[in-house]
Amino acid sequence: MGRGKIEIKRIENSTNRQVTYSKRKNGILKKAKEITILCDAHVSLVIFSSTGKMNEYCSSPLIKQLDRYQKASGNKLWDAKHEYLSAEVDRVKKENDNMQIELRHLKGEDLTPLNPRELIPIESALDDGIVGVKAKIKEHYRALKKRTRMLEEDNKRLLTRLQQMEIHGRVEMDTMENTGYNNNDNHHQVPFGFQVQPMQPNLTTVTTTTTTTTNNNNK
Amino acid sequence: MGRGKIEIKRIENSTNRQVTYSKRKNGILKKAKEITILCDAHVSLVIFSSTGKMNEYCSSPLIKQLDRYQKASGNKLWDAKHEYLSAEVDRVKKENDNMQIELRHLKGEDLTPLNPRELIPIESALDDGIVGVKAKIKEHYRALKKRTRMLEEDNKRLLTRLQQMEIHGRVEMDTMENTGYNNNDNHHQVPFGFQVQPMQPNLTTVTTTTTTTTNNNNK
DNA sequence: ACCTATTCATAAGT
DNA sequence: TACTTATGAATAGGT
Repeated sequence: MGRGKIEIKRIENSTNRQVTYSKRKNGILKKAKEITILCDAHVSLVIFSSTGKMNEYCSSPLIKQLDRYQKASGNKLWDAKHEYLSAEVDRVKKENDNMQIELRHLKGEDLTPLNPRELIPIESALDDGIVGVKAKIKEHYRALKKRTRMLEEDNKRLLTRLQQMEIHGRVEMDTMENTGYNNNDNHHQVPFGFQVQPMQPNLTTVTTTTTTTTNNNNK
Repeated sequence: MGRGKIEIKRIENSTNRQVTYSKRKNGILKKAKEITILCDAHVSLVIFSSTGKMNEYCSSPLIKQLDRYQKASGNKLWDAKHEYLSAEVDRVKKENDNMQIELRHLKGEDLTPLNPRELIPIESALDDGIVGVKAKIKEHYRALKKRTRMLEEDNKRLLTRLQQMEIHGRVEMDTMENTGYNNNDNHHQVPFGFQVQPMQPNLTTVTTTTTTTTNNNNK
């Protein structure tokens, strides 16, 4: 129904799927409401979109309906729920344990029971890992270095401008009252001096990092 | 839709109501199935006729759906016992996720969002890990090498003893009937030859493994 | 159950 | 997202 027949299979276009979902969801909800009125049936309907958004229609409280469901179907939702959760806990815990072990191995712990056949893939994983991490660190370092260079140039430019301004300022100051700027060393008492200072700690940090990295590389 | 419009209100004629129920119920079930396929949604639908007959459609196990329902709606359908289990599942799943992330990082994946402050400890962990793993591999290698040396010496000793025995054997055989041993090359037709032979494949295996290890070491 | 006239839902386009 | 409309689907009422 619509400007053409569609095949009942997953709609690949995600926008389209979303629109269709919205329309059909409304359609179903409407029908559900209608049947409860027309035929005085009881309906409980819960729909989740693929994005996890929920819509529901319950002609009467859901728990009541589930109670009826249990009686009608013979399914014991209560126990089943319990079992499902227990199984879920076990499953996830087991996953947890496996990851725990893998993590330990990657960190060089608990290696004694492993034979060489098992150690090799761990070594490879570590090698890959360290390649990735070192590359990323270098990337960061280069970015910082570049930024530092740019800032240094900026600072140099600012300083020159300030010096020029100071010269003009002196000239003006000569005709004005003394404003407190009474020195010859114009480098260290520049108003914008704080723009130069903060770079130093950053630079030292970077240098330290680099040293560590290179040491490890040659290990 | 039909031979005339109907008002949405309870159908008084019971036969009619029954028929309409049956038709519309099928319609809704069909639509529910379609929307799950078309839009990959999740639907749970339970319908009771006025006579108490139940029909249901669940795109996935009802329990699972109800679980999602609870989380999405905030309604508490079950008692504390189950809440505890739910919490447990969530807790362990969260732990799982964290480990998953850590593992990925150690394997050099998903590093982009990390800043250097976060990368450094990962690098250290990897360095520690690789130290441990390489040490363990070397240990295995040394053990194997030692064992190989010992076996080689054993073999040498065995061979010498066998040669001596062959000489004695010849002497005895000279006085006996010909038993089929009629050659000069006493190395390759020794009765206990199988004790010497099996060592070869083991030794080659060892060598191969070792080569791989050393290659990795120098990466 | 089946058959249609009819209404309804909705796919595609705007 | 909402509106429009041509078209296919659902179904009311009859057999």
